Parts: sequence; structure tokens; C-alpha cells
Amino acid sequence: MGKSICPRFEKAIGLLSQRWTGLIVYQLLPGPQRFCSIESSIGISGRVLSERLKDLESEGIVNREVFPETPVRIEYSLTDKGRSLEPLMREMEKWSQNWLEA
Amino acid sequence: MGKSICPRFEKAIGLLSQRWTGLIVYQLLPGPQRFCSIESSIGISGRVLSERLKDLESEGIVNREVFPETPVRIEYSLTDKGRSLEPLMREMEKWSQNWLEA
DNA sequence: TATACTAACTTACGTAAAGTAACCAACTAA
DNA sequence: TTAGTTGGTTACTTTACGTAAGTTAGTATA
Repeated sequence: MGKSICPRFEKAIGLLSQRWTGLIVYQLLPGPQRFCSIESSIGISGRVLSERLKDLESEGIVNREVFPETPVRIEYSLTDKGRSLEPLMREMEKWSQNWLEA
Repeated sequence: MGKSICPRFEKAIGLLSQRWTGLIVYQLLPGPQRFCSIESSIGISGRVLSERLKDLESEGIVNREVFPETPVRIEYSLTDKGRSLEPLMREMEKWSQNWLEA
């Protein structure tokens, strides 16, 4: 009954508590990457990566750019909204360094 | 192949990208809460809440204390490790305020 | 001409995680 | 004796995810 949580916060945590979403954003922080590169670097399946990238694009967090080369190159990058998640990611890095063991 | 992500970071993001984990921690930030209170405040099912609280306890993030009253009262609270997630939660709050619509 | 190669997906199918609802144990109050 | 409380668990259904094969478009090779 006492659902007193801010709906914006709930949406944010809903986004980032979806499997892989955080890692995809983290992986794009240094710069644009293509599909196969993200796929192999974080170990996600192509099926789910495709799904996540569409979600993130529709949320305005990720941008998709097509380069009609051969074979086609498609680059995914963070929008301003996506890059603004960097402080959060840095906090996560800090926490993991301070509180988790190697 | 290029799995260059720090294993500690991967573990952290693995924890927080499990559904409900973030909301449970967030809900415990102000202080101890009992099972039914967490359940109703975030809208999680009892089955999964029970599962998550066990996980979080075994990760040293949440503490479980039994008060043998009638009916029994069980309080869940954050450990130091759990409370250390507060900066991350605050960043999430900030981001949601700045970038998501109501 | 036919076969093969690449990137970026999509489809079909099986397994794992989560939601729903009913039930249980222990204790007390009516 | 019946009912009510908290903090669960169990059985079952639905949704999410993983795996592997197939698709499309545009070359390049034999």
C-alpha cells in the first residue's frame, strides 16, 4: 500500500536493473562501438543485445548510426542522456573496488 | 573474447542488475524494516523477497534480526557494506530527477 | 555462375527466473 | 474452537533469457 517511491526513481532503477543494461552503457562510455564488439566484450547473446539496444535507443540513451560500407558497419554510442550515467557508473566502480574481493 | 571488464565491477553490476535488489537496498537506507513492510512498499512478491533477502544477507549487505514477540517481528537492516551503497543510490536519484519525466 | 564470407540481425525452441495464490507454523486473542 | 498475525514455503503459470540456426545485403573468390 505504502508505495511512496518516486516514480522517476522507480523507472531509473527499472532500467538499470534489467540484465545487461548497465554493462552495455558502461561499455559505451569510452566511445562508440559496434554490435559484434559489444557482444563479445560483455558476453551477452545477440538476441538479447538486439533487444536491449532497441530499448535503450527508444529511451534516448543510445544512438544508432549506420555506415553503408561493405560489410555494413553500425555504431552504437551514448547520447547526452546516456553519458550522464557516467557518475553513477563511477560510483559503482568505487563501491566494487572498496567492498568486493578479487 | 575481449572480456576486459574488472571482475569486481561485473559482480557489483550483477548484484544490482538483479530485479528488486536496488529497490530493497534503497528502501532500507532510512532504517530497519520488516518483511511485510518491504513487501508492500515496493510491490515485490513474498516469494522473491524471501529469496533476495537471503542473497543480500549472504553477500553481507543486509542483516536479519529476530525479535521473539507475538507475532514474531523480524527486522532487516543494512550492514556497513549495504549503507556504503548510498552514494550510488543518490546518483541514481539525481539522474532520474534530471533526465526522466514524471 | 556458384559458393563463400561478413555484419547485424531474427526466429524457433528449451531452460531459468519471476509472478500468483494457496498453504503452513507458531503464537495469541476472542 | 475459531480466527488473526508475521514470516515464510510450495505448486503452478507466465515471462525473460540462452543457444543455435537461419536471413539479408553486399561483395569477393573459384
